[in-house]
Amino acid sequence: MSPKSTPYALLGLLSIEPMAGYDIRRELQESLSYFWNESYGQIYPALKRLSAQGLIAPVRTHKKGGRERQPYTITSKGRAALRNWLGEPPRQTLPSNEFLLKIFLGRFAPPGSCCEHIRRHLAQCKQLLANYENIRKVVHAERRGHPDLDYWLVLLNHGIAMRRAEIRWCGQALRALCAGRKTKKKLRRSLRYQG
Amino acid sequence: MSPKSTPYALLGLLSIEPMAGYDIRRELQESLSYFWNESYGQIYPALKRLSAQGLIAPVRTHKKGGRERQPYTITSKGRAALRNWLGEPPRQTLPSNEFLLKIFLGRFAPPGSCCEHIRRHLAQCKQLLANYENIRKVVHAERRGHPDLDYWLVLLNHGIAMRRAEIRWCGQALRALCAGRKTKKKLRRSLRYQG
DNA sequence: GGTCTCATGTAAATAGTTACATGATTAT
DNA sequence: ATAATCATGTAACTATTTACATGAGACC
Repeated sequence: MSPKSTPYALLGLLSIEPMAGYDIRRELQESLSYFWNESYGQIYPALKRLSAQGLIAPVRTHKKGGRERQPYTITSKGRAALRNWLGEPPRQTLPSNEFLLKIFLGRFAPPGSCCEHIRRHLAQCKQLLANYENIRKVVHAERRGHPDLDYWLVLLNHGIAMRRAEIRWCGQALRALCAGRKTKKKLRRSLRYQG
Repeated sequence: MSPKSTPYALLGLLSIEPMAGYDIRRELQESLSYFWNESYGQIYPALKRLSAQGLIAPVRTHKKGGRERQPYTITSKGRAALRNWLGEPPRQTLPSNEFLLKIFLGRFAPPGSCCEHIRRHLAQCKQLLANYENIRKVVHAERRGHPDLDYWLVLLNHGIAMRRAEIRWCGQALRALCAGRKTKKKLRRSLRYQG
């Protein structure tokens, strides 16, 4: 990721609503980690830099009871920069998928471990899928009329589609690589959650 | 990726067959980039380190006509280390997907650019899918009986399943976000005259 | 002879995580 | 009072890419 995208991700979040570094971290971890992540070590310095460049500005807070926190809001200069960046074709990420690497090298692994990895992966995918579907329900109900709603739903559908495809693939993979562990019937039963 | 996986990826490749750094790079770029990548800047130093640790060993080459290159082969110590690593549950990658980020922030983008991104993505996915299906055919034909064949096919199926799911999703996304497609199409057609 | 690609390698820059420091607020 | 969590921040480390250096064979 050479021309770095971290600052633009922050600009984007702040253009949805003013937030402090801590909020940004939480938002990323809890809601957006499907497609984006930043750690504190990147967020706080980036906020400082963006502020120095005039792309975001600290917001005066009037709360006295609450804990200290410094929310920032995007400036019009920041909006212009973000807009410009959003118009450029996204650079594609070169993946490093340790799970797939371990499948690829399955022949050299301890017997059975490859299958365990796939089963664990299947369980995780199911978990994620349930999660996404739940979020979609909530977003539909609570964010009705939000100007970003359509984009969010499209994104959720991406996650859902990917997880479903992966769940189906796990079934195939288990049948292809892990015969003898379970009968076909049992396997199908364990996969019934998602055809 | 804290407990780094680069050296294990190299051990894995070298356990399939002895290779030099240059070969590794090509192999990764041309065949394995779907799930793994390394640059020269990582490969060569890692080979040195692995060699110093006795996990791989340089291979004497008998060619005198060819260019210099230094292939390495995995040692039994290396095989043990690899095997051990393969048995551990893979750490999951936290993705940074610039494409999805730009969709997420679609509301703030210049009009139409979000749709362009999706269309470009769709084209790329189709291209990749065709690619994978072709490779699968070739592998089936030329690697019949190879001990790794089943693993490779399962992996190819993963790529194929993901690309298909994404292609379908692109269609949904275009319908949800990009009305007025015909105008764009006409526009493009009218632009074709110049090129 | 000149240029192109092969092949190894490294320095410098960039990205990103982890672990900790600090001090305040809240909860028990 | 003690512990837990909130919130900001940074130093040190790890990971990774980029761009270049080097020399050799191949190509014409």
